[in-house]
Amino acid sequence: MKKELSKVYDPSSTESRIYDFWLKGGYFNTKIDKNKKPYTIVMPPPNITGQLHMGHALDNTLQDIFIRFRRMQGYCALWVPGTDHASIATEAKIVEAMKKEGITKDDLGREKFLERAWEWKKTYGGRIIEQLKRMGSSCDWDRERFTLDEGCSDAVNEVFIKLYEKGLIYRGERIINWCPNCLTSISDAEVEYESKAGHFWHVRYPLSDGSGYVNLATTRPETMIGDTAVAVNPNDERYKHIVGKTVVLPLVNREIPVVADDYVEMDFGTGVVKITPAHDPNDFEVGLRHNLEIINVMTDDAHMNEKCGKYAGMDRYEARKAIVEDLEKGGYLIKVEDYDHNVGGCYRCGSTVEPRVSKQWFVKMEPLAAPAIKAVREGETKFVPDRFSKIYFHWMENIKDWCISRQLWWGHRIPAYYCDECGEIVVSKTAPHKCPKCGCEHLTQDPDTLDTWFSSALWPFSTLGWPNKTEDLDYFYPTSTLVTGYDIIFFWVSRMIFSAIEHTGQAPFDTVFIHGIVRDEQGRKMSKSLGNGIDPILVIDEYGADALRFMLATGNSPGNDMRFSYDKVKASRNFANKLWNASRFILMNISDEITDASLPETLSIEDKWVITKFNNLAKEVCDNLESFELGVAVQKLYDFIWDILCDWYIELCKPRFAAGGEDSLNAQKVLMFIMNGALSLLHPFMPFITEEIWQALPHKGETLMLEKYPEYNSNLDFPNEASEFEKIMDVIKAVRNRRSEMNVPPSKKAKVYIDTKFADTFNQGVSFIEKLAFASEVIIDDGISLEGATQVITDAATVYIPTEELVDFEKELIRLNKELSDAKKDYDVISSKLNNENFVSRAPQNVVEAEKLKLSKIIERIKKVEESINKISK
RNA sequence: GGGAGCAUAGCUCAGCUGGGAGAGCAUCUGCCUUACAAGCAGAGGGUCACAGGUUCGAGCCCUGUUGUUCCCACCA
Repeated sequence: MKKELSKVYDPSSTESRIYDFWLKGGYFNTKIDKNKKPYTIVMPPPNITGQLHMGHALDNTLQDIFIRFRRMQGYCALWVPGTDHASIATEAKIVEAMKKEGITKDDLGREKFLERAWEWKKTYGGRIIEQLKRMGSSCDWDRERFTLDEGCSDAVNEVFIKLYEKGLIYRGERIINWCPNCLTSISDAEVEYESKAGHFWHVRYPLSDGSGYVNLATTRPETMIGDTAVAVNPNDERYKHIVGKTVVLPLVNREIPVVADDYVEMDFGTGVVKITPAHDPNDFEVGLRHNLEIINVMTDDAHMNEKCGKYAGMDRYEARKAIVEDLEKGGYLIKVEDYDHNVGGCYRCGSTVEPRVSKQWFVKMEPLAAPAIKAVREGETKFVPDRFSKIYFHWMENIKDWCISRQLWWGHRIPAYYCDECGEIVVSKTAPHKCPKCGCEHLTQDPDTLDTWFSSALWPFSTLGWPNKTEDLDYFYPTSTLVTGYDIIFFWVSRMIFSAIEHTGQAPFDTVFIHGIVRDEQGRKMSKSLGNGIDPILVIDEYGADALRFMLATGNSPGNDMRFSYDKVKASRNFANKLWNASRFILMNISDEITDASLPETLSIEDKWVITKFNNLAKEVCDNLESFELGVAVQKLYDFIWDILCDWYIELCKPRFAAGGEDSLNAQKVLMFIMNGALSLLHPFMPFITEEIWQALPHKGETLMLEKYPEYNSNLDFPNEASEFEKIMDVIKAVRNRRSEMNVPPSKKAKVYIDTKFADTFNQGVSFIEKLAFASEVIIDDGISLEGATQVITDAATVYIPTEELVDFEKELIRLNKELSDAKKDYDVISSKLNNENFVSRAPQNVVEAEKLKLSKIIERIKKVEESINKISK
C-alpha cells in the first residue's frame, strides 16, 4: 500500500522509529548458517570513560557500512559490539569524581570502590551503547560484551596462567614508567614523549683522593641523591686514569665509583655521566653490568623520600631547585645551559612519568612477536593501506617486554597468590587453600590488576566464547575485518595479533582496515583541552545520522585524516533530501498496478541507457566496497542518484507520464527498478532514509537491510543503445548551453531543427528535446539547414535554433571560428599521436582504437563547423 | 637520528594497478520548468610544490630539492 511522504525529510521523526523496527524484527541478530559464508567484525570496544566522540562515529560508520554490505550480499554477517572497562582511565575519572565529594580510594576501600566502578559502568557504558544505536549501528546486541564480564575475565585468567606456565609471564624488578598522579606503573607504549625546554646543569664531582674533579652534566639534578657511580667510556683517553677511583657525591658526601661503560658517548657533553640506576633505564642497565647499588629517592607521588635528608618531603621540582641552589653554594655548579629534551608524559593524565625500579609483572615479548611478524609478512593478515604493515613490523621487531601489572583496583586482578610464610607464588584461577610448598594456609592475592590492553588483546576471540570451544568461535573465527585508527596499532592491533596466534593458533582477522582521525574544521585534532570537539549526537540531532554517516564516508580515503565540516554535513543532508524528493515524485506518479520493482518487457532507448548506467554502477560500487574504497563508492552513488537518476531520468519520465498509456507504465516500472536498486546500493551508507523510502514504495519483503545487494548483470548491459541515447543528450545539453549564453529564459520556447545522419535515433527523443531543451517543435532531417538561426554542433548533429532575438552574426562567426580552432587543435594532438610509429606499435590496441574513433569524430565536427561558417559568411 | 604521510580549482578534498584533470562548498549568469530554492539550467577558475629521469605517453612510477604534518628512538 502506498503512503504519502512529508514534503521535507525529517530524520528526527524517522530514525528512532526505523531503528526500533529493525530491533523488533531481530534483523541484527545473527544466526549461524552453514550454507552461508561468515563475515565477522568485532567492534573496537569504546571506553566507558565518557561518551561517543567523532572518532567513534567514523569508526562505527565504516564498520556498519561493511557489515550491512556483506549482510545484503548474502554473507552470514556478525558484528559483535561491546565496551572496554579502560582500567586506568575509568579509575582516574572515578577518583576525580570522588575527590569532589572529599573522599579517597583508601577511605572507601577496595570493595566499595569497585561497587562504584560498576555503577559507573552501568551509567556510562549504557550511554555509549545508546549512542551507537543513534548512529544506526547494526550490531548483534544479544552478543554485547564487556572486557570485564565473566567470560572475558575467564579468558584473561586462562591466558595469564598459560603464559606464566610457559615462562612467558614473569615477575621482576625492572625500571618501569611510573605515573606519580595515577599512582601506577604504565607500559612503554603508554608514555608520550614531548620535547620540553629544560636546562643542562654542569656539575663537578670531586675525586675522593683530592686529585681533582670530574665535570658532568645532568637534566635532572634531583636524582643525584640516588647516584651510585659516574661512568666514562672505556676508550676515552681523557678519563682512563680515573676509572676505578671514587668520587665524592656532592651534598650527600657518599663515595661512589668511577666505572667504564660503552653506553657513554665520548663526544657528548663532557663524556662523563652520573649513574642513577633507580631512576633511569640506561643507568639501570649500567648498574646491572657493574653491580651498582640501586637507591630509590622518591615516593610514589614524586616527592623526595626519607633517604634525601633535608630534601625529604619536597616535590621533585622543588627539590631540583633546592639542590641546584645548594650545588651553587657549595661551588659544585659550573654553569647552566638551556637545553630542550624529551620528557615522557602519562598518556592518560599528562603528568611527567618517573622512571623507577619496581617489582612488576611482565610479558616476555620476543617469542610472541616472532610468529605475529610472520603472520603479517606472509599475508595471513593484511593491512589496508599496506604502508601500516611497515609501522607494525618496526614496532614488533624492536619490541621490549610488556609491563602488565597496574597499581589500580578497577580491572582484572592478577591471579597470583603469595604465601605469607614462605613467599611461594601460586598462579591459579581460584584461590589456593594452602601453599603447595610449605603447606601453610595463609596466602594473599596480588593486589594489582592487569593493563587494560591485556584484556582487549583477547577481544576477537574472548567475545566469541574462548577459551570454551563454542559454535560461534568455530564458525565466526578468525574474524574478517578489523576497523580501527592508526593511533592504536601498537596498543591494540599488534597485541591482538600475537595473542590470537599464541592462544588460538590463527591470526585474529583477515584484514586490518586503518582509518585516520577526524579533525576539526581548521585541521586541528579534536581535544578536550582545546574544547574543539564536536559531539556526533548533536550533529545527528540537527542533521540526522544518515547525513553524518554520509559525510564521514565521503572523501574518506583509507589511512588518511579527514576534517569535519558542517558544510559537508549540510551537503550530505541535502543529498538525503534530494533522494527523499525523488521518492515523493515516484509516489505521486506511480500506478497501483505496480507492486514491486521488476522491469517491464519492453524497454525504450532511454530505459536501456539508465539501466546500463545503473548496472555498471552496481559493479563498481561492489568492487570499491570489496577493496575498501568507501570514499570512491560513495562519490559514485552520489553522482548516479543526483545526476543520472534525478536530473536526467526523472526528467525523461515526465513527458512519458504525461502522455500516459503503456509507455508511461513501462517508465514507471523502470523508475521503480532504478530507485529500488539505488536504495539498495545506498543503504549501507544511509540506512535510515533508504529503509524509510523503501517501505513507502511498493515492495516485497520485510526490510531493505535484508534485500539482495545489486550486482553486475550482463543481461542489463546495453552499451550501444546507451551511446545512441547520449547523442540525444548531447543535443539537449548543447541547446541549453547556447540558450543560456544568449540569456533566453526557459519560458521562451523555440523551434529546433536537427540536421543529422541519425534521424532514427533522434526521432526517439523528440519529446525529451521538447521538454528539456525548451523546444516548441523539433524538426529532424538529414541535410536540413536554416538561415538566420543560431547553430550548435555536436558529434552527431548540427542544430539550428531560430530565435526572436536578433542573432548577431559577427558574434556567431567569432564563436564558430573559436570552435573550429579548438577542434583543429584537438585534431593536431590526436593525429600526431596516431602518426607516431611508437604510439601505434607500443600502446595497447584498445587505446589506439579509441584515439582513432576520437579522430574521426573530430574530423566530422570540423567539417560541420566549416559548413556553418561558410553558410553564415554567404 | 630513523621512518611515514601530505603538497591537485579561492576553500575542503577525491583521483584504484600510467592512456586527454574531478566533486562539494564558494563566485558569476539565468530560472519559482507542478519531486526538491536543502532546488534547476549554465559559466569562470588548475604549469597537479619544484628539478631531473623512465616511458610512445606521467597528477600517478624512479631520484633529488623545498615546505608541512605525524610516528618511532635511552644521547646523560
